[in-house]
Amino acid sequence: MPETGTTTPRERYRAQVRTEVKEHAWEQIATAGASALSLNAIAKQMGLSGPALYRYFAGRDELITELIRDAYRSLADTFGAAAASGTDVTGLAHALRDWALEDPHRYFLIYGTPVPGYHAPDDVTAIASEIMAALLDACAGLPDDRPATPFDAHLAEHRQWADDHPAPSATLHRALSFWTRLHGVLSLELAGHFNGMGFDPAQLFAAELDALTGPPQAS
Amino acid sequence: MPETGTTTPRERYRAQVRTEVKEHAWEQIATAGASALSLNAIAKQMGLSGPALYRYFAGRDELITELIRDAYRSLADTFGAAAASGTDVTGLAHALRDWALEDPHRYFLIYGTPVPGYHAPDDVTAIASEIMAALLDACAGLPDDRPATPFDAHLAEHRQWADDHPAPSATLHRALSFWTRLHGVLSLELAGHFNGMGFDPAQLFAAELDALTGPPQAS
DNA sequence: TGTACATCAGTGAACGCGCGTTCACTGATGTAC
DNA sequence: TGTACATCAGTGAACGCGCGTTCACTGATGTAC
Repeated sequence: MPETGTTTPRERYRAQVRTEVKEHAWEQIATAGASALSLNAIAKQMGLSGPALYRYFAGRDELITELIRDAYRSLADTFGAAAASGTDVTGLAHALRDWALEDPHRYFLIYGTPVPGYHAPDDVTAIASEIMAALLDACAGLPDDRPATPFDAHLAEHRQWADDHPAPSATLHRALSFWTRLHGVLSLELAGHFNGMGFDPAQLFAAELDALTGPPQAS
Repeated sequence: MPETGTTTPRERYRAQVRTEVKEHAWEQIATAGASALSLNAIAKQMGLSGPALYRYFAGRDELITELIRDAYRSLADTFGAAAASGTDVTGLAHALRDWALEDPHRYFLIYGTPVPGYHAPDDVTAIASEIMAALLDACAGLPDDRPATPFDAHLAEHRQWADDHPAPSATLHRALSFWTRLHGVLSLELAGHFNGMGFDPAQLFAAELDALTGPPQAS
C-alpha cells in the first residue's frame, strides 16, 4: 500500500488515467498531426466509451492546452536540470537538441505553426518566461567579448521581457540569437527540410553553436 | 474579345475558377488553419454546391498540394525577381521577410509544422531547389572573409544538394546559415513568440543579417 | 445562317463516417455510523 | 464488523453537425456541317 502524501486512491487513479489519456494523445499527434486529435478516438484506443473522458477533461480544448502545458513544463525542467548540473550554454544547447529530437511533435506543439485564435493561458506563458530566464542565466556566463551592436542599444531600452534580470543588453542579445538560431536549425531539421541534402544536421547545429560561443574571430 | 495565346474561353474560365477557389482556400487557412480547410465550405462561400468543385480539383489533397506549390512558386519568383534586379544578399533577406509578413500562413504552409505522412511531389521539391540555388548565387557574391570551419570541411564532402553549383563549401555554409538564421527569427516572429517582449523583431532580423554579412569582427 | 450534336459546368440526393458534447442511467468503490 | 448512504467511473443512446466523395441528372455553352 504505497503512500503519496495525502492523495486518496481515487485521486491517484484519476491522475493515472489522465496521464494515460495524454500518452495516447501524443501517439495520435505523432500519427496524424495535432489537428486530428480526437477524444473519441483516444477513448476507443483505451477501451472506453467516448463520454467517459469527460470525467477527466472538460473537453478537447482542455486536453490540448494540457498537452501544451506539459510540453513547456518538460522543456523548462530539462533546462532547469541542465542548469542545476552546472552546465554551460553549450550543454544547454545540446539539452535542447536532445529534447527536441526525443519528440519532434512536442517541439512543434510549442514552436510550430500557431493555431489561429488559440491563446495560451497565463500559467503557460509563465513557463515560457522560466525557459527564457534559464537561457539568460546561461548566457550571462559567457565572456563579454562581442563588439556592441545597434541592436544592443535597442534592447537596452526594450527589455520588458527581462526586466527582472540583471544581465546587460549584450547578454540579452546573445540569448535571443541563441534562441532564434538554434530554433532555425532545429525546426528545419525536424521538419525534414534537410532530407536528401547530404550533410549532417548535427554538424550544422554544432557549427551554429560554435559561432555563438566561439571567439569573435574564429581562428 | 481578348486573346491569350491559344486558350479557349472555357480554359480561361476554368483557370479563373481555380484561382478563385484557391483564394477562398487561403482565407480559410488564415481564419481556421490549414487543417480546417474544407472543400464544402469553400463551395458554400462561392455560392456553389460542394460537388461542383470536383470539376476543378480531384479532391482536397490536390487542392492543398496546389496551395503548397503556389507558395513555393511565389517565393521562388520573389527571389528570382530580386536576383534579376541585381540585389545582393541583403536585398534577398529583406525580400524574404517582406514575403513572409505579407502572408504568414503561406510561410507556415512551407516552413511550419509538417503534416505527418504528407510528401510533396517532385515538381514542388524542384522549386525548393530553385530557391536554394538563388540563395547560393547571392551568397557567392559575398566577400570570402570568414575563417574556415570544421563544418566547411564536412560540407565539402556532403554537398549533394549543391552538386551542380560551383560555389565553394564556405559559400554553402554561408547559404545554410542564412537560411536557418533568418528562418529562426522569422518563424518565431510570425508565430507571435516575441509578442509582449518589447523589442522590435525587425531590428533583431536586421541584427542577424548584419552578423551574416558584416565584417568577421564588427568594429 | 441555321440546325444537330458533343462537351462540360453545376445540381441535388445520397452514402458512410467521425466528430464534440449532453444526458439519464447503472454499478462499483469508498465513507460514516 | 456490518449496514446505509454518498460518491463517482463508465455506459449507451441521442443530437446536430460537417466532412469528402459518388452518382445520375439538367441545362447551358461551344462546335461541325
